[in-house]
Amino acid sequence: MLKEERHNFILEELRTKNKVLTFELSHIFAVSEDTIRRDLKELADQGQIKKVHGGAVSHSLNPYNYKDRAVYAFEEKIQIAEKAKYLIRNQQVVFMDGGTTNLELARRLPPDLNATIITNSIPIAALLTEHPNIELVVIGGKMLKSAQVTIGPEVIDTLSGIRADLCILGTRSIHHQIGISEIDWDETKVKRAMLNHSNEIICLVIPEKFGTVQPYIIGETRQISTIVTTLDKKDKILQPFLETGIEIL
Amino acid sequence: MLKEERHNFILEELRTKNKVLTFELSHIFAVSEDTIRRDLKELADQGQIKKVHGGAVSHSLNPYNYKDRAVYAFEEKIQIAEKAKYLIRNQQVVFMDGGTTNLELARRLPPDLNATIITNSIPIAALLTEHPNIELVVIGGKMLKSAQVTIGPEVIDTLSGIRADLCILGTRSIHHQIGISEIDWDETKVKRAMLNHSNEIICLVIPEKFGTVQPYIIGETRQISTIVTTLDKKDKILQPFLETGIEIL
DNA sequence: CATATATTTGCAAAAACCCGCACAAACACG
DNA sequence: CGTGTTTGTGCGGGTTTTTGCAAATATATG
Repeated sequence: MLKEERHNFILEELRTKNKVLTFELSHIFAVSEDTIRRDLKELADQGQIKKVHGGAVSHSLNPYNYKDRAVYAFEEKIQIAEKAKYLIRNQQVVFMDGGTTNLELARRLPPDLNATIITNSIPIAALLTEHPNIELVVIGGKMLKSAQVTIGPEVIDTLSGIRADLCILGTRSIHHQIGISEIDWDETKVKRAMLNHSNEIICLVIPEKFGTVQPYIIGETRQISTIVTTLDKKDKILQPFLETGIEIL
Repeated sequence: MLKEERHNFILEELRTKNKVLTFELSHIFAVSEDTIRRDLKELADQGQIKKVHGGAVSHSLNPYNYKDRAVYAFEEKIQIAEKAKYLIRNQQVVFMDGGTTNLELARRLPPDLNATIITNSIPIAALLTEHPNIELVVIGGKMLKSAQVTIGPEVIDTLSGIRADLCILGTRSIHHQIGISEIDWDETKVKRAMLNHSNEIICLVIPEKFGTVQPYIIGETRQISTIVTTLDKKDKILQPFLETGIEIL
């Protein structure tokens, strides 16, 4: 019995039944409960499942997500969000821009997290009104309806008056020499402002975004503190970033 | 039976029914009431529910169910919104504050309407991103999560730099001598600012709000241009307003 | 204010968990 | 092929979590 087989079975079981029990699985596979626990731990570390006392549950059982829209690379974005959610600490002030990855992150922020989130994304703002402890600040301005974020000089102005601890960027394109880039000029200016008024930059990046470039540059690679992705840390795509001193998660 | 399952079930139950009983839950899950109490305590400590003697209720301050909550006096609000939607003309700049009546109005704005809507309500902003022709401006600031609107000095500041043609107020209380009043101090200040930077004031009022008063005064009756309600124009409640020269719709 | 009903608290037992270790199979490489 | 390394697994023992019970306390309600 390969570990991989068990993992697949567990994931399949969770998709259909929404929960698995450690002792049940150990019986099914005829292995010790410790082995199952290690399986569950591994899957949980990858953000694929949620490990609980006695077994594991699927994330979709989580009451937070009702309507899972068809989102491009949805599974990967969930995994990234699951990893990234532990990067925010209590009392921190955090910029979050728009994008579906950031939306997933917002959906998954631990209920006991006591931070201030500053965002120009309307969907994120709407979602976080349901969070019990987050202090929420919306940055006003003209709406870019296609992206559901506010843009324009007022946004830049507002941002320039704030110094945040973290900036979490849903990253459209990243290239280790050229940096982070964007396709919309107004959004670029906003993201630049966020980046420049924040102590740490965290980029959430799905694998296919690495090495791609868009017309407008938001910032250089060396400004980034952490990249969260689904790739293995040893993947050669990531080596240039590691060499620059960026933490990969 | 995983603890997690119980928690999720409880949250789900609260979302739909708004209350749960300790005794009932212990019976459903076949565990002791103590266990249920510990579950409720845990969820309450996370701020997800409100624990009360005998069970728990959904946290009214943190409405998980704002979206799918049965809206109070829904039918009347729809009627009012239907009437009000013709009051906005092309090229006008319009303030809209929060509230379910205004949300219904936003939902019903004619697709060919070419106006600028300025709002501090996140649900309204989210809804109007779907509108093909509306220019949308969101007023940023700290979120009042219970009402899903932004509040605070930044909002007032921003408003003071704008002169709108219309201001559409979802009105909580109106009294022909005392004026329009509100229950939340921060919201009051925002609504005052909207009112004072607008040429025309339109109040959307469901019948039971007439003659009621809240602690904080937003503005005087004579500032109002138009009241939209479901009452007949000849209703004697409306006479004092008609005499002040207010148009009733 | 009395009584039934809930709740809190401390406790103990069972279940689940974590950690380190040992061992075997698979693998890498000279 | 031999040998050192990695990986997966099970086991023992100490720790933590969960749960039910009982006694003491608190709360609702007529």
